[in-house]
Amino acid sequence: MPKIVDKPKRRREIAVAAMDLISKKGFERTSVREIAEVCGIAKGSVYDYFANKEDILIELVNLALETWQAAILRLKQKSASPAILIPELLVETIEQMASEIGGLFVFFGYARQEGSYAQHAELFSAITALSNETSRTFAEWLERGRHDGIFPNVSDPAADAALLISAIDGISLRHRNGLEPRDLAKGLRRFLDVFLKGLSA
Amino acid sequence: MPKIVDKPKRRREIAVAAMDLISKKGFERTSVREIAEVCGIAKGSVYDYFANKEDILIELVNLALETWQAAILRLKQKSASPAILIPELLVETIEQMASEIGGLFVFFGYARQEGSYAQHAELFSAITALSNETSRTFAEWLERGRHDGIFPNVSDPAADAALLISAIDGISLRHRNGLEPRDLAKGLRRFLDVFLKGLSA
Amino acid sequence: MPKIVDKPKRRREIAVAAMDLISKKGFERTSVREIAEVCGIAKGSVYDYFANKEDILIELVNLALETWQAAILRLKQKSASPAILIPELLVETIEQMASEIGGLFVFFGYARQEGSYAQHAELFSAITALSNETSRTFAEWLERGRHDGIFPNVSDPAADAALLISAIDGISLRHRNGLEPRDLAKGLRRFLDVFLKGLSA
Amino acid sequence: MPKIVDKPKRRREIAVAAMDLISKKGFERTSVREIAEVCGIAKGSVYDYFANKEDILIELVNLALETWQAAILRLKQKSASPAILIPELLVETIEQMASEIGGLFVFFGYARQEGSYAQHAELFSAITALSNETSRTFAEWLERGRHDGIFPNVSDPAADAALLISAIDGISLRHRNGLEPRDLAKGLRRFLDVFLKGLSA
DNA sequence: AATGAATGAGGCTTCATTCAT
DNA sequence: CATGAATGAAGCCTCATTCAT
Repeated sequence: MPKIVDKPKRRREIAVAAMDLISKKGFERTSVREIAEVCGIAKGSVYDYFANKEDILIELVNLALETWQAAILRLKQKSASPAILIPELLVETIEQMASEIGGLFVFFGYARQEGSYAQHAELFSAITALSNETSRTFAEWLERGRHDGIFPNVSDPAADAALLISAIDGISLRHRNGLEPRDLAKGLRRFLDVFLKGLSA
Repeated sequence: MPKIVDKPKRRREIAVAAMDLISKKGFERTSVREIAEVCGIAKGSVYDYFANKEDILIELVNLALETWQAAILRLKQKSASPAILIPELLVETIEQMASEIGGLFVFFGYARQEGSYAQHAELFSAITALSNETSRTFAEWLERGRHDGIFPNVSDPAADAALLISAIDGISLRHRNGLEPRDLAKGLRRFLDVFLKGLSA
Repeated sequence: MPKIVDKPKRRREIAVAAMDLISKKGFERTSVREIAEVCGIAKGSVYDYFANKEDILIELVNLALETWQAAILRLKQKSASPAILIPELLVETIEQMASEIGGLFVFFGYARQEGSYAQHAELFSAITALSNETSRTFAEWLERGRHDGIFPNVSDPAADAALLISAIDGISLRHRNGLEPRDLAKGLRRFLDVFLKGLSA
Repeated sequence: MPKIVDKPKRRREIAVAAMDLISKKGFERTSVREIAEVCGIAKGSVYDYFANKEDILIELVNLALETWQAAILRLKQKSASPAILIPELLVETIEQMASEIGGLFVFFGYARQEGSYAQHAELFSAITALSNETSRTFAEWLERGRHDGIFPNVSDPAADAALLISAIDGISLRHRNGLEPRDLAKGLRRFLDVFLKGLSA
């Protein structure tokens, strides 16, 4: 009997090892040879776990998708006030994700580039669906906050939710790129604090 | 008599034509042939204006740099109150830039990737310098606003400025990617409104 | 202006150069590097003329197709008696083809292998169509010969035509493989002589 | 107690199982994995019976060689008149072989391709020897037929024998390729009928 | 003996870059 | 100056073969 290998586990290991390279250098600039090298395996062995190079990216997007999906679910189940929910839980979630799956937004960003995932319509819609789900969740929180009198200034919950997400995206991305904020959790907490209360009040 | 060609001008024209492709498909996925094609010139002619493919990217970063530098300068010269300055002028500036140079942040993003610009330390520092200059400008405005009693909630002007920039980045990027906000100016204005006043007040 | 090259001509030149290798060693055993080598060009240059390796084979099949089509046409236009027509013209035609396009049957043979031309249904049907056309032409001659009392022994013209073609195929193939008959024309003539005499007695 | 395996027998079983794939798809297009699959064994186990992939081909050529050798021997022992011998016995023999060892001529064909059997000179000569033996046998029959006054039209027995073999080859090959004749025995019988009548008249 | 994970040579293909015209 | 044919390095991928289990 040959060496016993947990294929799905190994697959994920390779993907995670590739994640670092890809999020640092970009997908195209990262060669399969390099990925194999950091994994300590032979070039050809990568193809025992992935049909092709792009398949590695798919795995990463799926990983990001799952993680984020789980996070959203967890957040939705909490029944706390949005004023608490958003800063406390959200920050924690995002911070954890940042360390876990690294370039989440990098990989999602790929999905939006022309020529990517030509044959992965279902993945593309999965990303879009989750993106929408996220927006909707945020919008609900804002809506609830307005109803409870906590966020009287909310005008269009959906639009404000989109802005909130975009801003968080931008802050996380910049953090990932080695710029400020150095401490992501602190930065996000401060940002949400301001966004919810305002600089002027 | 040879046709007289304004080298720097033509150089810029090619770069601008390439910008759209690159910001949509990514640098690696865009071939020199394609760039030449949209410019209506021959593949080989690109090399009359650029030493190599990466040089096109350099030109684009420089263009972004210049444009942004000019915008910052223009904004700094205004002596209006930050409460006005930030929303009014900033939004206008960003919107104009978005239409002019498209993927500004995309190109800056490249500069941060490992393996890029190995030989372009000076460009890298230019970007860093401008980034810092931008942060400082924003920080000054926030500082001034705090001093004037307009932004009493500002605690660490530099940190808050970084958050502001990152958020604007994220919103612009998402707009560029075809997601919300559909109307960038409106979105930015609303965002700044909230950021400065808060959702709760 | 760059070197002026007659693309279609060069394409055919490469294909013809490849023909020799392919008919001797087989398609798979012949590498693009080798083909380029015998053409005295760089490996990559092959792809200026062919979309991919299989495309070379397509060109060869097309060449064979055209040559054979023209030959059939030429033969059909003659109104001589089949007893003359078949040996005289056919032998001449086949011999000429053998020297011109070498491994005609080798390439047609490929078309019948599973996994070949997956995306070339139209080529496959072209070959089938021409094959049928050839059979029909032979059958007509045999039919006419029977009607004229020259070939009284013909029973099923279509079936006999198929046998005739298959036999010629086999003789040509064997000649091409360096076995007997050494002199193809002489061999074919002798074969037809015997076969037709059998049909006439 | 280890499972006792009849190595030579198993070897042949694998080769026979591979034969179908190889004669349909070609040797190069058939992977060792596929061969193992149709045999219901593991890829690595193939190498317990064959030194390498080409060795499988060798086995098949040997099998074809043996079968044909035996057939020739059997035919030679019959003392019937060639006019009977050739159609009756030959057809039966060939038909049986066609069902037994499938692509006989395909495998012999490989042996003639450059680059094959570089290290198998003895195999090559075995094929050549058998080929010659076959020709000689046919030639003898024709010769005897001429001597007996049955085939007065035979001029050069060796040459005519070569044509006969080539033609049979072509007809069998075409049948194997799924083209006419659908009924090989019937086709061959008809062919020989015509060809011999031509030789006799 | 049997297995299938691992290896790596080698094939096909792309494309940035050069250069003869 | 402009062109595009030609080049060749380098990338992705396949698959015959090996070998630890």
